[in-house]
Amino acid sequence: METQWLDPTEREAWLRLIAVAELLPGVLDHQLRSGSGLTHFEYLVLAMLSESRERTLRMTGLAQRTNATLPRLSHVVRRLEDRGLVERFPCPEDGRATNARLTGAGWDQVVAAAPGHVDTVRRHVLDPLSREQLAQLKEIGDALLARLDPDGRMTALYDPDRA
Amino acid sequence: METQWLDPTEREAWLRLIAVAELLPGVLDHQLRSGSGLTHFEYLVLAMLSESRERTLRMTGLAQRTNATLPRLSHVVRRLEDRGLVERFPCPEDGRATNARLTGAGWDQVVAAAPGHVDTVRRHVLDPLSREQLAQLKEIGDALLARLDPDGRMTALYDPDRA
DNA sequence: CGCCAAGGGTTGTCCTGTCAACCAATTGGC
DNA sequence: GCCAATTGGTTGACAGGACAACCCTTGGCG
Repeated sequence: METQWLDPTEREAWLRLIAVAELLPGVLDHQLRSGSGLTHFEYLVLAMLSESRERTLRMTGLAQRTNATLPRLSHVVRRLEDRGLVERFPCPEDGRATNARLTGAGWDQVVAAAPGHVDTVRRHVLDPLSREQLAQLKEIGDALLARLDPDGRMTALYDPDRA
Repeated sequence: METQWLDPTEREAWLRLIAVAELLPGVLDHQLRSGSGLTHFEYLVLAMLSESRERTLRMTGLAQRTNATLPRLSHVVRRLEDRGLVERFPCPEDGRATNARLTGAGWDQVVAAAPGHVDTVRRHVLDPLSREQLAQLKEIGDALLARLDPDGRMTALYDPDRA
């Protein structure tokens, strides 16, 4: 099969997307680390817990929402537990499962970190876009996620209503 | 200053963007690693060299194009050099600087890896979007990059004409 | 019952990235 | 000319993520 190379329009869109994907995590990470001593990933974990009922989630569910492998999540949660931001306890309904729950200190940490984080998001992502572009970005995101996440593992993150 | 929280439109756009930024690198990395034994970052490095004249670039320039810190690039180039894909030699015009040049084997490797990579990009990113959305994505990317990369360090990657 | 396959997590090892310290060459002021 | 400050790059120690191996529970099914 002959490879179908990229035409100019495709190339322009594509290269910008990689550049954004390459730069964005670094920007978020830096702000959160210097502002709150949290990784962007750690913040995601805490934020997902904070929005769940009982502030509790099974490890597996948490891993899906944050696009983490189970080993990765296990390590991160252990560190968060050492810092007193999260606690783990066996799931009553299923002896195999482990639940992670946000502690009071964890909640406080999220609340403290949120304003600075939102502010960064505004300045770097939301402000430069028009309302129309925001809507376009949503549509584009949905189209891409249908391919990047065919099983809808991260649906709970970006489209809670559908989850 | 009161924090300005996100309205629904902003939130929808934002959450999809993080989800994409979180998923995309993994997808690209997997395909390249299994298909060619290269990291996405390593591929970027080789690709940038392959498009430069003499297939040569100063370490600093290469670091900018790939959004890498100098230490990171230095480590990666050393490994690529060990594998015979790249060679380093002191820059004649500036005794401080080091040039990295793609070897014949490195070129072959890029050529061999490209079709599979392009194919992945098509399937996961380009195909699901309409021509109109590709154009919108370009505009959105430009707006974001103006903030994420104010100094235009990565311009050479996503907009070679302007560099 | 008794097994065995599948599901849910944790642990350990290796590899890669970051940060700080360091060295070498260049530039600029005086 | 010479010394300080800057630029360009490398190295080493440490932290975080991927992968594979492992353990324990649950749920079918004979």
